[in-house]
Amino acid sequence: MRFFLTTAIDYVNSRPHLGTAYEKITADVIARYKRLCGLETYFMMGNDEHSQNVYKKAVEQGLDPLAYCDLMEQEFRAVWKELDISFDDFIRTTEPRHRAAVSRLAQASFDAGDIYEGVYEGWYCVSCEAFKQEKDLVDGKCPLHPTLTPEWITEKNFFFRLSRYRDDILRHFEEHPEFLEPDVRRNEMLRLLEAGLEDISVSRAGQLWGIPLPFAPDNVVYVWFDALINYAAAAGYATDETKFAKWWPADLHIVGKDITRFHTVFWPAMLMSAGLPLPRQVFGHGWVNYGGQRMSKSLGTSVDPVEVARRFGPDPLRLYLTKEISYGSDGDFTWERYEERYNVDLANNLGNLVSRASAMTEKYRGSRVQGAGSSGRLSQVAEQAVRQYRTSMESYALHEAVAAAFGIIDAANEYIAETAPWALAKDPAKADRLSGVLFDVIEAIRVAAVLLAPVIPGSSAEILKRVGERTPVSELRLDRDTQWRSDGEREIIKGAALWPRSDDGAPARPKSKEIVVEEKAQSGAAAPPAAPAAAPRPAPQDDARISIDDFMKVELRVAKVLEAEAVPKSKKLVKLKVDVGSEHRTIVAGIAEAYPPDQLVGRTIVIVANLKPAKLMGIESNGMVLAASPEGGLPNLVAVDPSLPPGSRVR
RNA sequence: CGCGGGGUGGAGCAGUCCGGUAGCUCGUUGGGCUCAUAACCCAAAGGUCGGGGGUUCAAAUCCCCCCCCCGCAACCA
Repeated sequence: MRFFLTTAIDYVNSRPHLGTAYEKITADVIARYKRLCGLETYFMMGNDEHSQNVYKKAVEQGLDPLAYCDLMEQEFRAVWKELDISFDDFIRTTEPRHRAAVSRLAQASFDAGDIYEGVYEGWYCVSCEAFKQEKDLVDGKCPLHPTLTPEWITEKNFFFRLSRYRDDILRHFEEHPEFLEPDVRRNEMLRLLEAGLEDISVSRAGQLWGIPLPFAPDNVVYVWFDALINYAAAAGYATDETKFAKWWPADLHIVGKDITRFHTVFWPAMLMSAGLPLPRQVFGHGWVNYGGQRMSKSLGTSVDPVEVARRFGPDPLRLYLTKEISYGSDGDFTWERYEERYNVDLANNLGNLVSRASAMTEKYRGSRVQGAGSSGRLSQVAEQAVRQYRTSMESYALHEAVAAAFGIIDAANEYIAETAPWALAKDPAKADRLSGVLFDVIEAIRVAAVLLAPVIPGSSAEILKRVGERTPVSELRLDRDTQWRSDGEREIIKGAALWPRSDDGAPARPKSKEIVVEEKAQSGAAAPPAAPAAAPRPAPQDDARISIDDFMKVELRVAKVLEAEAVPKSKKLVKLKVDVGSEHRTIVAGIAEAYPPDQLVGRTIVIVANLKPAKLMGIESNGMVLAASPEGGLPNLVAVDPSLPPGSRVR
């Protein structure tokens, strides 16, 4: 029996964050579980390198793209190592085996008549060297280059006949309800499929960074088409037919919920076109938020997994992510909660249980304990937990599986209180009973550690060593080693606390990462200076102060609203035509919820006049309207005396 | 009617597909124990499962309507 599972390959634009790590960790838990079940397991991941962004990033840093990718590979591998990810293979899309596979699959699809030459028509901005969507144009001009007139050009381009596979894919979903998990994802995709599919472009002309189409080498395979093929490439497609025959199709693709459509619609269509079997299952996991907010570098809500792993080691993080988040749904990470779970699950429960069990065995039995032949209720608890663990794991309810394992730990703690070994130790007549109790507790720990091995591999190994289990973790087998044992002798090793409690005063968590989400400085802070005679306000914090020169860079001016109209399909935006004295200009402002357009006309407002233009909902905005925005409230326009002539400088 | 997710004791969540005593963790209160990492164990208080209607012997769970939050989508420049 074999099991082939993959994670998504990662863009190498930036280092992995906690969300990326989440995917790898949960996939690793599954991979280790499958190995524990005795399956020959092939767990692969990798990097996605043929993206224009990667190319740009490399050029920015003055690096050859490939050299840049080499560096990123080292970065990624270092992170995965730190998190104890046990991948068997790591593929890069620039590798020959991947290029060969892409070439082969593209050719096969072409031969099947599924890739055809079409024309891609659109407005082309020469300066941007890119097509612009109609909706992105401002008055028919490229917003970035308003002086140039975009050209309507038609470029030859290759398309994949995705539309042709809609019915087949729909049928596949129906015949294989397990194809996409969890159900929410499945329903979403079904709706998408019902809406119909359009052919999609799979090539880019005139680019160098990518894999040439075998039948039209001037074109490069578009990244998403390129990237998906990595799974087949790693399995040996086009380079190692024996390997491919053994491992394809993949048993499980683990991907983020945002890219399920690529994996359950596009990818199957590509495989069908090339005459290859489809992966058996795709699991679309959720996001890990940080303090309830989407992780984002710019918002300062990004978390470095290595930083987290270094706090208590990789295992507590692995446990947190699998136990505290129901697999498939979104979850949340905060340092507070992380620390709490560490203390409760690991320090107080599991760790402390190991300590008390080994301490008692040492004290009362010289660290050696004999099985008494029969078992108390713990054996039933364990047996039940193992069953639950299995079914949960098989359906990838990782959180449930881990909870089942912890059920044994709880029961063992209860059992100790119930049987009070310290009392038994005082009565020589109860020596056998004491041995039995100790042996059972140790056995409970052993079984729990086996179940937890996929989640906290390093810690499980240590625990097993302490309770006298000789089998190395890599050779453990779920069916054999979770059987309750009631006989034999066990030698216990007493060691230091596995997870010392982290008390409030203890090692501070990394400082820069408070959840504060740096109070949105820009808009609000700019408002106060509007009142000319206002007394200078004391700056609250030294480090936030700017010089007068800095402030003078901001050109605030009085403007009069000439026209105002709601931006279609927009909740918050209004398009304003304002008079700034020297000229009339268009500004888009996010104040529609507070001010209906007709109430804006004629108002005298204050704007930032020297802001770089930006495009919002396809409209170019040349400036920013000042408004005070209370936390969670509607914006309130900064007002000046209406008699002031438009264009007056505000300072 | 843009798409999607969510609303369950004070907090954070599971349970919803396959209706049947509402569960877990933290917190609170009281008690127990002393083997242990001031950890562990027991008990108690605390819930109209967002609201309304329907189906049913029975609804957190199935159906319909509504309200509120949060993502995403070209939306605070």
